[in-house]
Amino acid sequence: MMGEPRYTIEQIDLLQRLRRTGLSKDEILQALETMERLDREHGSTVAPPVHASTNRTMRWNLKTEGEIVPAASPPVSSPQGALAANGTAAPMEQPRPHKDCVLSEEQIQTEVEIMLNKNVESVKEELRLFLSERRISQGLISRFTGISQSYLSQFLTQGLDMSVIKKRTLFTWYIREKFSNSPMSALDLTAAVPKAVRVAEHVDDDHDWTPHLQFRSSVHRRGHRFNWPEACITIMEKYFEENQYPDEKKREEITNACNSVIQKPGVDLPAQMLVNSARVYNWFANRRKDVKRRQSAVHNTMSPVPSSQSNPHHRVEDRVSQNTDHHPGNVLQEHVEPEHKEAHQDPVQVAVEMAAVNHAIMALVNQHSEDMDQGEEQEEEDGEYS
Amino acid sequence: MMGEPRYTIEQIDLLQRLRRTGLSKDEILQALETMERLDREHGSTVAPPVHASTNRTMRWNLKTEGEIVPAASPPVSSPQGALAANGTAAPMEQPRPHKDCVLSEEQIQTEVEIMLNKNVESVKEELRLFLSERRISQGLISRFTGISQSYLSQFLTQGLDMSVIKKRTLFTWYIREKFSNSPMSALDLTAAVPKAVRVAEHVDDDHDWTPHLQFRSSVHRRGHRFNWPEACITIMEKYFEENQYPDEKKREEITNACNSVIQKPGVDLPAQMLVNSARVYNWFANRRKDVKRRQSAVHNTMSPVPSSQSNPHHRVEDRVSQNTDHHPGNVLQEHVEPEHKEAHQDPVQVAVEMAAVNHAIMALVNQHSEDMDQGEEQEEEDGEYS
DNA sequence: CTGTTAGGGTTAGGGTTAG
DNA sequence: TCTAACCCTAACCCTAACA
Repeated sequence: MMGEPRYTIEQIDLLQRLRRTGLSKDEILQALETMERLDREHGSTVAPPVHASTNRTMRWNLKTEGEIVPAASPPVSSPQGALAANGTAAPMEQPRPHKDCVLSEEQIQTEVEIMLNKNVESVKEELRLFLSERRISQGLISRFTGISQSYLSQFLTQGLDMSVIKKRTLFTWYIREKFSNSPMSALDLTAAVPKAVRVAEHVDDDHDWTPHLQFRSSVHRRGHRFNWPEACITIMEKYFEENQYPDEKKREEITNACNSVIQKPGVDLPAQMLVNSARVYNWFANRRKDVKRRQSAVHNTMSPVPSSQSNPHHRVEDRVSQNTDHHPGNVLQEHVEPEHKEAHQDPVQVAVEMAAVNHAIMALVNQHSEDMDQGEEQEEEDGEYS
Repeated sequence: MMGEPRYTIEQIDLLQRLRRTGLSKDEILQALETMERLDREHGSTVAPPVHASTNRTMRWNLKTEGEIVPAASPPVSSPQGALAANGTAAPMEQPRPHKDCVLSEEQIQTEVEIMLNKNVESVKEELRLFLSERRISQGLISRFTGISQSYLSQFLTQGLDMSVIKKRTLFTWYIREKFSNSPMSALDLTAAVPKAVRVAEHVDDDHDWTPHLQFRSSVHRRGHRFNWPEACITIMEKYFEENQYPDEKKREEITNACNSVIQKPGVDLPAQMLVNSARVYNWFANRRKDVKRRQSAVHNTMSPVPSSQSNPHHRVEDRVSQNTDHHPGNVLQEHVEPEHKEAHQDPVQVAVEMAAVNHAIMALVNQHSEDMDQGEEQEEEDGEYS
C-alpha cells in the first residue's frame, strides 16, 4: 500500500495539524479504524470521492462523514468543538420525499443553473405564471422549500432579490415540480412536510455569480456609508419621541424636514447624501432596536447568565472560562427619557414645522401628479426663517 | 483685531480638516471672501439670530440634547457641511476667538489646583463622565493638549498617573471646557494644532497600577496585545489582493495558513498568540479601512454622481447600475506599494498553497464538491461606485 | 391566501480605545 | 507611534405575525 515515504504537501500539513491537536498516534489509529468500520456499516452510501487516504480533516468528519448531512449549514467550517458536540450522528438520510421526476439529478441541477443565470425578472415571471396555472400557493412552496411565504411573496412580486442559496432551493423545487409526473397540485397539504423539516440549504455552491445584468448583486453594500448629519438626527429624534412608527406619509415628511436642513439653496444637491424615505425607515427601525437593546442591557447587569447571545460577532476573545466576574456594569448613559426638547425657534424646530406644512401642500399637489415625487419647489420655498 | 489665539476645539478641528483637504491658505481666504460678498449681496436675509458668536456645532453634545444644554446651542451642525452649507448666509468667521469661559484666568487656575489636590481617582471619574456625556474623544483632547491619546487612555482608564505638568494641562483644558458658554471651549492654539509641539514627552511614570478598578470600561482589553508576525501579514496580503472580503470559510483557511507558518516544532502551542478567524476578520476590516483612508487622502474634492430614485420598498439603493468611474482606473485593487511580496519557495508561499489545497479537500469532504470560490470574485463586488 | 412590516440577525464602514 | 480590537450604526437578510 502506501509504503511510499512521500506525501503531498497538504497531507503533511494535515498531519502536522492533527498532531498539534494533541492526538497521540494510537488515538489517531483508533479513529481511523472506527471510521473504516463506520464506513462499512453505513455502506458507502456516500462514498466520499476523496477516499480515506486524505483523512479528510480528521475529527471533524468523524461525525459527519457518513451522511455529509447537507441539512446542517456549515458542517465543517468550525475547526473545533462544533462537531464534537454533535454527539449523535445526525439523522441524515433526508427521506427524499420527492416524486418521480423525469429528469435526473444532474439535469435538474443544470436547469437550475440556467435559471440562475437568466434574468431575474423573467424568471420571476415564469414562476408567477407557473404557480398561477397550477394553482400553487406561496404557502405551499414555503412548506416545501423552507423559504418563508412572506419572503417568497416579496421575491415574486416585489423588487426583492433573494440570496443565491435560496434561489437555488426554490428553483430546484420548481424544476422538479415542473417535470414531475405527479404534480403536487392535488396533494393533501396537511400531509406536506411538518414545517420543521426544512430541506433548504444546500450550503455548497457559490460558484460564479452571473457576471452580467446590471442588477445589483445582493451582496452587501460595500461602498460608501451614509452618515446622518447631526441636524437630521435631532429632527428625527423629535419625531421618534412622538411616534416610533411613522407611516410612509410621515416618513416623507421627515425626509423633507431633513433635506431642508441639509440642502443649501445655492449649493448643488449632493448625491446619495440626501435623505430619503427608505433611510428614514431604516433609521427608525434601527432606533427601535437600539432602544430595546439598551433596555435589555440594563437588566442584563444583574443577570446570572452573562453569557448572552447578543454577542457581537467577531470577538477575538471568546467569553470562555473567563472566571472574572467583572461586572461590565455598563452604565449605558443614554436613558430614554421623554424629555421636552425646548427647541425654541432654532432651525430644527423650524424645519419640522415647515415640513409639516410643506407636506400638506404637497399632498394637495399630488392629487394630480401622483408620481411627481417631491423634489420640485420643495426647497424652493425654504425660507429658513420666515 | 483680536489677536486672541484661542479657538474652540471644533474650530481647530475644522481648520485642520479643511487643510487636510488640500486647500491652500489662499484658496481658503478666497472662499471666505466670496462668501462674505455673497452675504452682503444677499443681504442678511437670513441673518441668524444667533449669529456667529455661538458658531453652532459641536457634534458632541448633540446627543445629550435636551437636558444639559437647554437651548444654548442651535444644533445645526455638521462638522464639514456647515461651512459649505451656510454658504449664502452664515459667514463662518473662523478666526473668532470668543473667550466664552465664565471663569477668569485666575479662577481657572484655582480650579485646576483644586483638582490636582483631589483624589486622583475621583477626578478621573469626573473626567470620564464629562467626556462621555459630551462625546469628546480622547483623540481630540490629545490633539489639543498635546498629550498623546494613548497616554490619556492609560490615565483615564488604567491606574496610570500622569506627571503633574500634564495633569495641569489636562485639567486646565477641562475646566475651560466645562465652564464654557459656547459649545466647546478653548485652549491655547499653540499647544493644540501643531502636532509637533510635543516636547518633554517623557514622563517619570511611577506606574500606580492599581490592581483592580474596573469601572465601566466597556472594553477590558487587558492582556497582551497580539501582533501579527511578518509572515502572516505577507500571507494575508496575498489573500487580500485576491479578495478583500473573505467569508468565514476563507478566513478559516487563512487562519490555518498563518498558523502553519507560525508554529515551528509542531509541539508547543502558544496561548493567545495564535491566529484565529476573528483576528483575520479584524485584520481585513482594518486593512480595508486603511486602503480607503489612503485613497481618500490622495484625492478628494470629488463630487459623486447623484442617482435617480425609484425606490421600490425600503431600499435605499436602487437597482440603478451607476457604473460611474470618475477615477482613472479602478482604484479598488491598487495597493499603495508594489512591494515584492516574494512568492518564491519560501514557507509563506507554501503555506498559502497548502491552505488552498486543504480547503479544496475539505470542500470535497463536506459535500459534493461545488464551491471553490476563488475564480470569480471580480464582479462580486465592484463596490467602487462613486 | 397574499402583501406588509416589526423585529431578530448580520455585514461592513467610520471612528475610537488601548496595548 | 502604530494598530488590534472594539463600538456604533446604516443597510440589508429573513421570518413571524398580522391585515
